[in-house]
Amino acid sequence: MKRSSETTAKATAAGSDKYQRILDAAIEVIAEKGFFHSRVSEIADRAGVADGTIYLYFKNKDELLMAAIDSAFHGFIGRARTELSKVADPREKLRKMAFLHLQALGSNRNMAIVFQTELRHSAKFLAQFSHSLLVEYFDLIKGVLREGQEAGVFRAELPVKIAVNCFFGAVDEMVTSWILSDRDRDYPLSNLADVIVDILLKGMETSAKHGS
Amino acid sequence: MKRSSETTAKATAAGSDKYQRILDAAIEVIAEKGFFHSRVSEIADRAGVADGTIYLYFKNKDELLMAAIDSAFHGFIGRARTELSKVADPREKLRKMAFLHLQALGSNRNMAIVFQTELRHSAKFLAQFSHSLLVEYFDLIKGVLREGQEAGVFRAELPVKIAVNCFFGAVDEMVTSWILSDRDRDYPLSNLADVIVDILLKGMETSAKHGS
Amino acid sequence: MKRSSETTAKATAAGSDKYQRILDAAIEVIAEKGFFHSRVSEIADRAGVADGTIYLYFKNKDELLMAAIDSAFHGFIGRARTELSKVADPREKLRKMAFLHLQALGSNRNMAIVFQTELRHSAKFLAQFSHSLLVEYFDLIKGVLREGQEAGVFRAELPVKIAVNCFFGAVDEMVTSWILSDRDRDYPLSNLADVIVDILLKGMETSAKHGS
Amino acid sequence: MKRSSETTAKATAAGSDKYQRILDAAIEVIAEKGFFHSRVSEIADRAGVADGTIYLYFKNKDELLMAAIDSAFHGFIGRARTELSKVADPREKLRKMAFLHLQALGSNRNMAIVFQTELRHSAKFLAQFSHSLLVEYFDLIKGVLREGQEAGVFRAELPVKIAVNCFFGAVDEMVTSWILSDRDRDYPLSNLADVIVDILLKGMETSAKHGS
DNA sequence: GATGAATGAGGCTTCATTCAT
DNA sequence: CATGAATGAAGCCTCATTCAT
Repeated sequence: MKRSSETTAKATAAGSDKYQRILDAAIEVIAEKGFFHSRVSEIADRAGVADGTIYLYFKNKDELLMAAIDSAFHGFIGRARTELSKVADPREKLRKMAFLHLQALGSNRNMAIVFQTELRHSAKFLAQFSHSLLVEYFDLIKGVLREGQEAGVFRAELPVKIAVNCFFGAVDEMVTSWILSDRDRDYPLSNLADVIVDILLKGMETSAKHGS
Repeated sequence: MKRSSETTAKATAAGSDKYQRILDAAIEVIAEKGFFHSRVSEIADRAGVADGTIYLYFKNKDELLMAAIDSAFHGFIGRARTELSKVADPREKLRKMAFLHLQALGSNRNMAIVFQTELRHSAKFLAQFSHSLLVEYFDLIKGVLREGQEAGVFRAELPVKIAVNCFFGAVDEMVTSWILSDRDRDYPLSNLADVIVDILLKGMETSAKHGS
Repeated sequence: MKRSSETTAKATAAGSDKYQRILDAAIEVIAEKGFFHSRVSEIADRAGVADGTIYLYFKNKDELLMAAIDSAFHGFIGRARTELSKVADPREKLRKMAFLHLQALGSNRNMAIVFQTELRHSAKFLAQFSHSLLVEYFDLIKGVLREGQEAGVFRAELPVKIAVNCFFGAVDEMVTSWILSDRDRDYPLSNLADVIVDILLKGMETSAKHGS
Repeated sequence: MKRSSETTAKATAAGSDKYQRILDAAIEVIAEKGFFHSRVSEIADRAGVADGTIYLYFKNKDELLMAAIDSAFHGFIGRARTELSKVADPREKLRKMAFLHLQALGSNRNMAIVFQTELRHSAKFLAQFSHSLLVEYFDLIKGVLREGQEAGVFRAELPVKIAVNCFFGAVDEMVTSWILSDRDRDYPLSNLADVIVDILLKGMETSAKHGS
């Protein structure tokens, strides 16, 4: 692994959990200080390794952040896919997805902070992430919406691409609101899933207005 | 905000629009490079002033960013309030707000980049902004929703706070998507206002499902 | 000069001799420690400026060394040209050149060390210097030799290019020997000029051997 | 020279020519990158051993360079002594020595680069080498010159020490010129031996000038 | 002997900020 | 008010060396 440029280092190698420890420490420090104010030396400290060791596993500070996010995100997408496949009704799938999203970040405040802030710290960075990972999320939802349209439970004229943005934006914004509230919320973030999905499914208008 | 006797008579005075020039230059550079990669010297260059001059108007780099965002945001909120007051129907107000939001950022890509990325730099920064400015936006929308509920056009059981987040999140996400698309979109971002608001008002489900 | 990449900074600018002070300090430190063991911070210390100031005048450590050598060498070549033009006899010109070369370095041990060691510290570096500066030296001598051949005082069949190398190599080696002798030589290095030139002019063989 | 088992009985022992392999790799890498830019890990790579193994054979990086140069130089001096003893005429001995010198380095560009550049890294390093090894070379030539004076073929008044420097300097400079020429010379470097020695023996002046 | 993952000291360089002019 | 040369703290990263296996 030495001098190798891969970031994909096998964490399972020779009794070493350093890779994962560094990743965790990175998330922790970045959540606390923000990426640019995070010091490599502090991440190393918390991971219990020497500064230089970081560079045996990651090319540089930037790649370390990317790796931390990638790792967390892939785990989430994988779990999401599995869970969604267990549900039949497209509406329930949306509900499930919102729940998983809120639960994933709601149960790990540090990770949530990183996702809601550092991930967007520069247009270039955001674009990079967006292209490589977020599309997976969006495609997943797009699939659900199309499925729902075919099943006749979602309006046929719904512009799928934009609807996906609404869904993601709404859920995402809840997370942002949540991390900004200093007091520990007394209710789990994931409880909001139903509320949000209800709004998105039924709309804000009174039913009376429909069919007009 | 310092020295802002804006609307000031002395704006015409002996060549001193430096404050605004610095603000504009800051937005420009920050949009291009990201806040942390922006150099005070470059902002000074583009504003056509000396490095040191910046510090006559702003306490430090951080406050410069804050001021730039504040200035732009206040302008927006002011215009929004005025425009909304001209509309009676709460639904039309939402439509208008979405339009103004999308138009404001859609017509100034640099500003959009700063809002979608730099604003969310770090949890601390975001919180600071959120408390001081974003609440004005949220309160505005909250007012519209309550008004709509009273008028009977919005569902009475709608949880206003969460609905506001959905609205903001959806619109916000459209802007993010837009700045991430490299190709210059051939349609104005603001055109999407109607589509988004329709989704939020009527929901994604087929009308048939309502009334159950 | 700020942020400019020129290394040719005008030393005479606004009451500042910093450029020259840095150059001198660089030669001093490099002579003592060798280029790679020289620390920018120590050069700054001795020049009486802040570390960062070095970078207002030089792009980086490498360019600082280059500039120091360039500066010293150009001074030498200029003086050499002037002096040589005052002498008519090509043989005396060679003698003069050897004298100037030995005197220049013999009177500045630090500079001598830099020229004999650091200048050659990597093939790439040496090549760079060789192409841009040493050719001036070589061309000067070549001119003298050709002049001497035309005047009939140097052998016509003498391969000029190689002879120039012999001349330079011989003088150069004397300097190297000199800096390697720890004890301060009790005679000036420049005294050797005559001896070296005599050997090169008359050869090592006994005269009797000539004409064979 | 690689894998030369000469004089070592234990070279045949269980696959352990590592010492020489490391030495060869060191010369190779140092010639390419220069000593300070050479990485111990790269030398280990090319030698096909682990980084740590280097330290079983050499105390540190510096000693590795020293050993590499020593090894090569001793081989050269040994061969030179043998060859010179086969020649009777002191003039022919000089010619032979120049030839051997030029041939040794001319046939191994990497070695030449190391000798012409890295050897002169720092005054301290050069002095160290000079004292321990170069004196052997110089003494060899000194012997030849004295022999020639006794035989009456070299001028009796020739200052031997300085003449030796001229000889070495001239030959040495030819090598330097050669490694700096990027184009592969179309003639062997060793061909120049005669030319150089002719200049040193007969001098640059026209014969007519002698005997005056 | 051999390995190579881990170490951690320390250098070069950047750049926000100051202050004498 | 304005300047911009100078400052100097501080971080990322490299890489020679060690040592447990």
